[in-house]
Amino acid sequence: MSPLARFEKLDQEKKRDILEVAAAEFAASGFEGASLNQIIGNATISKGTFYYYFEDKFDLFGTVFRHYFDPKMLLDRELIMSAETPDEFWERFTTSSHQSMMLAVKKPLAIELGTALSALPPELLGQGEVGAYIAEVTALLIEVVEHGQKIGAIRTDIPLEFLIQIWTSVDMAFTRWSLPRWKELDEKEQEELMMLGIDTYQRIMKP
Amino acid sequence: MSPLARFEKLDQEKKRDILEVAAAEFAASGFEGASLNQIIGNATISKGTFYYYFEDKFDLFGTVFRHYFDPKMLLDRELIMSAETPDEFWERFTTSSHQSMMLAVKKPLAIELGTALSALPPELLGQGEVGAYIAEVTALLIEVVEHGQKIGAIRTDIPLEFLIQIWTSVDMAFTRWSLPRWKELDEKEQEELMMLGIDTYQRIMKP
DNA sequence: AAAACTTATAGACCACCAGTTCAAACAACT
DNA sequence: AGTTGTTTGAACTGGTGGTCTATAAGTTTT
Repeated sequence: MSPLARFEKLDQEKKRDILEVAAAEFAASGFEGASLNQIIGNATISKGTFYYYFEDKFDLFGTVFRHYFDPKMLLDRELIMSAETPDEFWERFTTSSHQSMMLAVKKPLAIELGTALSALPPELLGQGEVGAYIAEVTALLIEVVEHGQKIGAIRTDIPLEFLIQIWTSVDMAFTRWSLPRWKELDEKEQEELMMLGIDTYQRIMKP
Repeated sequence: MSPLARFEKLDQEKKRDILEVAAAEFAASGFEGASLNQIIGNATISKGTFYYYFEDKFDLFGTVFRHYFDPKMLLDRELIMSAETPDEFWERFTTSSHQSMMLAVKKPLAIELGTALSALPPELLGQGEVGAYIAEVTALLIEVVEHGQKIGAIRTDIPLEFLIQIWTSVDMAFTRWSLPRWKELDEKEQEELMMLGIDTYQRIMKP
């Protein structure tokens, strides 16, 4: 039986415990910086047990990531793809951004995990679940941006991948700025901050 | 005599050798990931010799960074501060960006070192030469942006530090995109790409 | 010229920590 | 009693950054 299958049918509680501990460690120290010994120590399982349930450290990272990171934290594909005019596009983009922020506020660890992901050593980037996830998200972003271009909501005078790179880096900057402050803000201020973010995206991406 | 002083009066050639090897290693693997053993191996000096010339690994990083990274790769302070109208501001900003790109093309390692710097463990961020450098650059950016705001070249409806964070992340995205492609482009294409970058900065920062 | 002292270099060694393997023990169920 | 699934922790391999002692080379003092 594969480690993964074994892990799946483990006690709900123990599973959650391991995932939480590992997520915290990866979020705090990144993939390479995270200490396996620390993780199994905090989760109170032994070395042997760990390797009974996971292939290796990277496998654990993949499992944790998949568990915590919902692609909806980036974009609501269905919603945006249904837009047919630029106004619709940006209106739905706004709604999607709101959703994303709500999810991010609920799972702040996920953002840190995303940062850990983007700092992964290049030789691992294509491998395992993580590699599949990256491919999936890249395809998603390209699809959405291309659709935006087709209906005239997004500029076409700039290479697609370049635009996506700028956007993701701004997205990350925005999220990392907003998240720690979010709870301190009242609803009106939250709305203003959100609109500031959306406005920035539009400034960058509109034709 | 301090390690630094000793290093200063070492053979020009040996000095350059050590700095080059160390820069390559830090650029490739970041500060934590870089292996001191690898560095002294490639520079063909012994452990003892290394610790005769440097306090520790972080000291080496600081020395390398200072040697490779010119703040002018970010901005030409004097030039931009002399602007008195928005048009002047953005015209000089454009000139400054050109300069930066020329420097970056000449010293591609410096960009990677910048990335290594921004991934430094937080407890080191304030220390040593590196800490001083970060403080210096932060002050520089604030000064320039505030000046831009005063003369109406830069928007004021968004928190200063937030704006700077967005800008630096876009700057990094732009540089990382352009640098590998730069040499393949003819002069006209280079100019176009450059203007694309400037345009993006303006979209984000203009009122 | 010899002795004393300084500067520079080498590399063995240290304590520590990493991720991983494995044989043995334990628990549950047939 | 035997079989299967689960857990343990010691041991292993291979690194890390950093210390320390011995020695070689160079310089100054006697």
